[in-house]
Amino acid sequence: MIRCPKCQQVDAVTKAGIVRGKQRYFCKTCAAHFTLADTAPPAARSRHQVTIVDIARELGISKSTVSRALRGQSDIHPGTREAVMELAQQLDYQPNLLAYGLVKSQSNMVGMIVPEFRHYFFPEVIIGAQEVLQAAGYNLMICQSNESYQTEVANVKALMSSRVDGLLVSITSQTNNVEHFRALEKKGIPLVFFNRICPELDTHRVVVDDYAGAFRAVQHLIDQGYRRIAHIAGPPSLLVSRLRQQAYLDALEQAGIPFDPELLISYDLTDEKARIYARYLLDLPQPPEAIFAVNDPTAIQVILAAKARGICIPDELAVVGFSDDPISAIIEPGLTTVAQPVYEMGRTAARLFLETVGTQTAPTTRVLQTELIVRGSSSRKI
Amino acid sequence: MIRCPKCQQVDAVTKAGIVRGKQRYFCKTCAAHFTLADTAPPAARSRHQVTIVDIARELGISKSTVSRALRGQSDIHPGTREAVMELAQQLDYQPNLLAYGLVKSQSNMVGMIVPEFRHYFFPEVIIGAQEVLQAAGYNLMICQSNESYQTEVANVKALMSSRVDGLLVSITSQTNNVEHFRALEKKGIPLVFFNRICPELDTHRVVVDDYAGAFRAVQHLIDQGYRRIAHIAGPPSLLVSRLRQQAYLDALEQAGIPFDPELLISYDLTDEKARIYARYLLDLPQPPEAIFAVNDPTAIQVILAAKARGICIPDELAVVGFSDDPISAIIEPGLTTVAQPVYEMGRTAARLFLETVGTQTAPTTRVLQTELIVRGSSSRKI
DNA sequence: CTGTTAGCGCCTTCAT
DNA sequence: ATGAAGGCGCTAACAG
Repeated sequence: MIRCPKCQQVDAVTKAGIVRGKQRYFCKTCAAHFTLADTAPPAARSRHQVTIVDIARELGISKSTVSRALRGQSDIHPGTREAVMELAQQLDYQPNLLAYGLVKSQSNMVGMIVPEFRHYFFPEVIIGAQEVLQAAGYNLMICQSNESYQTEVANVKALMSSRVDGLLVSITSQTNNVEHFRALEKKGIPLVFFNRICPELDTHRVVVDDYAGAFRAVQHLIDQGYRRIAHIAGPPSLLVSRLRQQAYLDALEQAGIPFDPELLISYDLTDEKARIYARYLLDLPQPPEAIFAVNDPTAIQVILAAKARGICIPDELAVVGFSDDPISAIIEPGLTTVAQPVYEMGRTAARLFLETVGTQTAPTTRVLQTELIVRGSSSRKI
Repeated sequence: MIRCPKCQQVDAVTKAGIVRGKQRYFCKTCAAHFTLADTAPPAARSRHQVTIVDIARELGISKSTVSRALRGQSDIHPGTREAVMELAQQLDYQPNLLAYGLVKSQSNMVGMIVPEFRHYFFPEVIIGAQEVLQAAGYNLMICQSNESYQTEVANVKALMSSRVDGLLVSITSQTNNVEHFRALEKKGIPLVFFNRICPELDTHRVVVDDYAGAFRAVQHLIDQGYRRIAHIAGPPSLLVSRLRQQAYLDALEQAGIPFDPELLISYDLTDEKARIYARYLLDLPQPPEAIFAVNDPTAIQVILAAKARGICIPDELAVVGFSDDPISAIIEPGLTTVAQPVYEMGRTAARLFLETVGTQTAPTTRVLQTELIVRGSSSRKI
């Protein structure tokens, strides 16, 4: 039941031997030979995007020539090139990246996995990364792991299925097992961690000097005369948490302030828990004079809780955060915070990927610097 | 120079006729026939992802069978299915979505174009959309148009090249020409506008009742006793701007308050300009008693400018925004605002896409409701 | 300068 | 229940 591409008849068609590995047919009505490739009716391809074959057929040339012309390769007759370009334009031809990716085994996509993007931090990183990637011809595929290890694994698998050319990731606070990342290394897929890195994995990394930033922050509180200083830390599973916490401990020790375990709380970074622990600290029989929070959203909750209790900041309580979320400058009093170059972090991660791809560079760690921004939440002089 | 896949020899190979359209070869050393397909050396495929062919070869079955087994199709011997599944697991096989997409001509990706995602609104929409899309097996590809028409067009092209199965978009304030969207319609690609829609395009839409929300907001100001009410509007190119502005005018008229053109400013929604116009209004010889801003970021700038001048809110100036950005509840005084279900808007847009895809439903417009949230910026009773 | 062929990884008839 | 073959759209040798 082969149908002739010209007359659409079925009965008049007979087999006519194999030529170049293709079964040929002969239509007695049209008196013409054809192969199965010819039988794809233009009608059947109704709502399909235009392909180089469409252009080739229209122009009566081969699809290779079209391909070459489109890519602006050498060895092309200027005339044909122009003709191709013009028709492509006219037909609104868009190259099929799926096909391109299949043959080149590269998708021109890079994946990004972030734990959330409700707060300022991650969206800003994304903006930075996307800018440099887009300029280099890459598209970004963004996944939210929602702080869930399971989801993170699923995200990695999904991105691998899409054959992303590389991955930029900030791990969840639940990520203990890193086998899903090891698998990537084996497959030679560039992996760049930023902010929340995997210390046990020897890959590219972009971080800030968390220890130095946090140390500076606590030191600032001490300089302002605060002694009883609490710290609301992130989960110990995250290196950033551990570093900032260690800096807190070391700064206290250096100042000769004894550490009170009651004043150190580590939590899972959910807004809800932040509220709870902020209140808990403020309601302590002997409440802290200052609180250094692992990040700005946490510090904001502390300020809100304090204000709700009529506690005067910074006279009765000082607060310091981390990251310089725009809210820090808006809330009253302004939140003293350790600013990190978030946007730059995204750009750097993306650049690291670009440098790596293809040229298998050795794992690099880029450390960006922080800056303490003093506002009203920790100082009366502002 | 054909190399035998078994013994790797070249000299012992001779042609051995064509079978089923494929040139066959015979190796005198191995005494075995093979075709070119067999000659792909496993060595050469060093760092490549595992494919169904790898699994098939390992198991000594055909790739069709592997394909069927993997997809859990009928007609498969339970034994082979298990064997395939197990090996796939063991080899960490991930189906190649590029190949899958190519053959099915669908990518399982949907594109999203937003003007920015620095503020609360768009990230929140993305979160909502991504949740329902992910659950349905789709991945999201997000682009920022940066309020640039050129970039928007480029984004559409890029997403088309990636052969996204649909598009969720909020247009830029510069989008006057909509031909790039018309092209999508012609190709039958589901298109859902949200928030910033294209009135001239008959597609799916998700909006809130902007007019009603804005009217309610201005009415509230009038109820509170404010008469000289200004409006900082968005660019007239956006329907949301026009609707909110019209509501402002109508609410004034209904209350019998004469419209003062000096008090209506429309601007391009950049933070910088927001600051400038906020100051301008406050510095007017006869400044407004209240300002209704097109969105929360604008309103925030107004509050900041007022505070910088020592103007007391709400006694000397009332402020109302739109969207209920989380900052609204944090800033002091709290910002009265028209809350819109942002997260739900994302979910709805995604659902609309899912309903459409495949089943060519008629263009639908979903209108979500707003709610006026009264805070300290417009009322002393709070 | 251009056409031909093979193949990327997968799905889908069509045979067996 | 399984294999063989063709094709999705494109690039990449290899012949001319």
